[in-house]
Amino acid sequence: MNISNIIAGMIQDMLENDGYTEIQRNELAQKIGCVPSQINYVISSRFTPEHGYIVESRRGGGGYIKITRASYDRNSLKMHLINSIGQSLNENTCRAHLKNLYDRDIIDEKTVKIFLSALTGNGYRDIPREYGDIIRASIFKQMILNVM
Amino acid sequence: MNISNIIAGMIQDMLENDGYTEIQRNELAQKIGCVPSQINYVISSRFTPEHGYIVESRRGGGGYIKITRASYDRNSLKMHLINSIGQSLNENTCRAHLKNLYDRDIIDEKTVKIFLSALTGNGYRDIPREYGDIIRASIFKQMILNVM
DNA sequence: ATTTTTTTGACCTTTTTTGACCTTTACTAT
DNA sequence: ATAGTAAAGGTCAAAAAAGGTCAAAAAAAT
Repeated sequence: MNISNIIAGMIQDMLENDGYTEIQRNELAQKIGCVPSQINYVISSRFTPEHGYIVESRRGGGGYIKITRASYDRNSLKMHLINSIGQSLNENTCRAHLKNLYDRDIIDEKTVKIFLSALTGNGYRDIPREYGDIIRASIFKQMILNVM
Repeated sequence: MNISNIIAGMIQDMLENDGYTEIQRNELAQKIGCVPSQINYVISSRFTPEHGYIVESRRGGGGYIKITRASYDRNSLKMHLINSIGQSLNENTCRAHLKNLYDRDIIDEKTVKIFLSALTGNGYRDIPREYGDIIRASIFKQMILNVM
């Protein structure tokens, strides 16, 4: 088994959970014991758009390589998300959902802000928690359909 | 996560309320644990006019750095509207406000839809009216700032 | 034997971090 | 008023931290 395949396998594993992962090129290369540029080779030979992946990166301190399994139709994604939310949604879970959508480049920063405007904030603290969570779930689902 | 992003995040948070904030460079740097000039770096790489911000500063004792999210006169309009809304907002009044904004070409149809997603709907009927009205007022005000 | 794929390494570009030195403003003591 | 000092913030360039490119060498496949 060549090293490239092993690397590819590792990346696949990282993508397992939600089709998204962020790696540190040098760190990964070190862990595997290969030169950093081999990571690039693996990515450009096996994680191309033609293979169904989106890759973004940044240099400099705190740099990264982000790999996303291109999510096909937005619609099924929406439905999936809506179905995963019940009658009630607390603030943390809500934020986690948004972070995930943002990390996966499904929604942009401005949209996150719009969502947060409606789903968090002081108003929620002025009424009993359980009522806030019910409203939040309802609004979130509605907004996924109309805003996302 | 690199420090610059953390600093940028903190500044964003400070701008949250009314698109304006004043910071003490050295104090902030100290709190974060970075050299003061890194604050300048963050500002000049992420809070430029192109990004929609205005930055002013003053040296010497009692100096400061003032960051403002640029916005025209739309701003006073927003403030006016926000001030006209109290702690509680019922669905009809809310709809009236939106119709007004739409009629005056201040927001477009898509934006109305976004607002309505968050401000009306079944969720509100599942909890006591007065709580719903409190949440609605809070969300509406927040969204005027962030969405409109 | 040839062609394709993988491996390696030298060198490049971008972004962030740090620090030394500079300028402006306020305050204080003459 | 004036000079001196302390308190801010500003600049700029070097160093560090990532990731990118490209071509040569090696290995594998045909």
